[in-house]
Amino acid sequence: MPEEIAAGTLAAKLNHLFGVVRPADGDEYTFDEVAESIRTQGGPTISATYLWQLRKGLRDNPTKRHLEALAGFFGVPPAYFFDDAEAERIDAELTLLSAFRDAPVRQIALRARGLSAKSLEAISDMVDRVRELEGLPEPASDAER
Amino acid sequence: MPEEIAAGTLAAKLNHLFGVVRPADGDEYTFDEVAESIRTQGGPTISATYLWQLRKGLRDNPTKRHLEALAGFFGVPPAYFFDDAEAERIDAELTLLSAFRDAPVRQIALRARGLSAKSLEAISDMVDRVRELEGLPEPASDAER
DNA sequence: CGACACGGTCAACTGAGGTGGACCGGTGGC
DNA sequence: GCCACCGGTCCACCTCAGTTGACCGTGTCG
Repeated sequence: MPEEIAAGTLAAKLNHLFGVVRPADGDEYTFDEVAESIRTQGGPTISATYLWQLRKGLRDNPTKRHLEALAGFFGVPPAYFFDDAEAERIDAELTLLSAFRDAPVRQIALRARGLSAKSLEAISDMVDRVRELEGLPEPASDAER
Repeated sequence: MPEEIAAGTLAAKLNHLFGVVRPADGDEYTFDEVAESIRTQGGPTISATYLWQLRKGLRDNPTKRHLEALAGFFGVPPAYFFDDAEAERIDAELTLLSAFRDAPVRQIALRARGLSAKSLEAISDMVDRVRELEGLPEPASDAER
């Protein structure tokens, strides 16, 4: 049993890509082929050895341009190589925000920004009171972090 | 007129982020603050000087870890620095995001959701009044470049 | 069986990515 | 005025991302 490659690492992802995207004749791309192909397609130079290092996990932390090239070659978005948990967390946050598209709510949020803690508290209380008055349930808790 | 920063470059994006996501007191983050914040939040070390170089465009092509750290700090997915389409989508929501970053503000927004138009209007007015009282300027209008 | 080709592995080197620290203009307090 | 501090700019240096070139196993053609 040779080296373990921890799941979620860049090495694991690259490894998976090599296994999944293959040339017509069914066998995995060779490091030289990938390097060559990337260079001829206008990408930056990348050595076969380096590809090997990345796949084995001996090197993680490539530069932006190399990530772009790799993503381009395998046909995945560059985001593929980044941490899944964090990426998903942020995505969730962003979609949550789009739920607040609602112009009036946005208006309030934007303008509340920068107010003193005391004022914010007061406004928050007020919002809660109105909520009660209008018979709305407790909102989904902010549950975060 | 100093250096031009071509649109779509990493420098331009970083520059934009600095302008849009700001601390509570309205002024842009300083390079030291960003560097410090990233380090204390478990990120890799990143020097203030380097941040400056990236923003000015003297260096593009940072490593994966540094991209992760930057994206994490500004609250955008790492893809923001790659794909332009993605970047635009995110940009639309960035001002909102930075508002919601502030926990109390987010609290208010979350709870304001679903209130009647009338109530929202009332609250909005109230926020504006408080803003005046605290001597804050008109916030950047909702639609921003 | 040699000889050659191909592709993964390794180690040493190069240079770009990244840092530390000095310089400098602005600003606020004494 | 003068000094201390803060934040952007610059430059010399160092580390590590990325390359080079050799070694080694395997297969195949004469």
